[in-house]
Amino acid sequence: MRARAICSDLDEPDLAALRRLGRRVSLAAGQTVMWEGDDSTVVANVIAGTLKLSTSTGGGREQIVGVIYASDFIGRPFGARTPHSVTALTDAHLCLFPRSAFDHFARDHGALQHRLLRRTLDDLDRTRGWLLLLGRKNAQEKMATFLLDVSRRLQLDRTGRFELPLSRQQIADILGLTIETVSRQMSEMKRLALIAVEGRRGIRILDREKLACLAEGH
Amino acid sequence: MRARAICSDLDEPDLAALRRLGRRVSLAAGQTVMWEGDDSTVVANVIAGTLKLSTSTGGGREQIVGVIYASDFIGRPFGARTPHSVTALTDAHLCLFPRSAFDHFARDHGALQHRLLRRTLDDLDRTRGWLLLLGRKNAQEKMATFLLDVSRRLQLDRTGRFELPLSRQQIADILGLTIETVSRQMSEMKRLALIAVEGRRGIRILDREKLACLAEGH
DNA sequence: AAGCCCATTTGACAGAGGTCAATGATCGAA
DNA sequence: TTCGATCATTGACCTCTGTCAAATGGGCTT
Repeated sequence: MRARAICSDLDEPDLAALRRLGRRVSLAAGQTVMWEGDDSTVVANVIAGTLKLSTSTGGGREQIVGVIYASDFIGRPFGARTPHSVTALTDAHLCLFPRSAFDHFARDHGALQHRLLRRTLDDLDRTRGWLLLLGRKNAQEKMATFLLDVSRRLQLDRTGRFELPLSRQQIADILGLTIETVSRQMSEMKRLALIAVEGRRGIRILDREKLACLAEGH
Repeated sequence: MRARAICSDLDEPDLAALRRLGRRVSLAAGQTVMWEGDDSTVVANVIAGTLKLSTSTGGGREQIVGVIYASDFIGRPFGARTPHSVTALTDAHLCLFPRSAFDHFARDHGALQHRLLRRTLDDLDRTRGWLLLLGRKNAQEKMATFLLDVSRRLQLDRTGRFELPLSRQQIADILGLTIETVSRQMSEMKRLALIAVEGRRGIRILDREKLACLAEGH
């Protein structure tokens, strides 16, 4: 699991030094760690749990701009402001670093900085892919894309079922839709036997092929 | 102008070494430098001109995922695939590097890598901000946000006028709208005396205050 | 097992923005 | 200067998704 983390290339002494900078923090689902616009004072590694990154318009409309899984990195190194809020979707554990200490450490450790760069480049690619979804896909395409994306990121249990880490409203906030539209799309896909819905959060993908077609708009 | 470029922190010998890796390339408006999905074989610094980054759905709908100005960086270092197409919007000059040579150079030069990291973090923040625009803003808010954004990025002439580097269709492809909606929104803003439109590309912002209000949805 | 709360689903309707088509402006080439 | 081609604007209409309201049901407490 540490293999994905940014500290995975550090040797043992450096790793120990980094650990001394950080402290473990537990979060309950719903707790917000950082607020959009605040000073950027801390960064963190996610040990366990799922979190969301979000921004809002003046009028209170929210858009989720990223979903963070275990071994991901959060916060804004080398910057004065936190560009978006970070909120736990499930209970979570973080390894929290003061930003300035982390920044210094990173400057002195090329391997860490390199990891961070690669991760940031990947995030940027993924986020730009999301622009296509928000700007040019319709509700059905969005929903299909989302379900495939989540099923790829989460480990399924042996029966192919997985738990959405998000409520319908949060899915809507990711896809730029309303909760009603999300619900209608899920019902429609259930009706078409593309997915099975088990309880509020359980999903089983029945026809990955067709779902992928819908995601591309065919 | 070099102050914004990623090589701005290199000392003279390193800079000379980097320059030896690259070659100058001229582009005509409309030329595409890299295609979405292709192998990532080159990266480049933009010396002059404006370019777009874009992706498309299977069905041919296009979304512009970034606009690149002079002194920006293009291409995908440390990655096998080009995640989006890069096309010149105006005539442009690049300093083109083979990706593998650039990657090696960057690994050996912490200062360059640091610059690249900072730039990528900024890009990521900007792109995530754009998600809010695409997911949660209406056509009027999108258009107002866009005009303010461009006027901030481009130097205005003494009369406060600036040239859009983009056609109406391209603006639509940035904002996730159709060309007709973009046109209607511009006409409406002209009617409200928020902007003056001079020729196809000329814009003068008459009431920045109110435009900023519209951008926020008030 | 019953009951409650709240997330979710479903329905009816409205409006923003897309689509299609026609008209009008701008710019480069002849 | 004129022409033609392309880009942009405008209008009419329609569809998708948002809005508002009501019904349903999952999952928790008692």
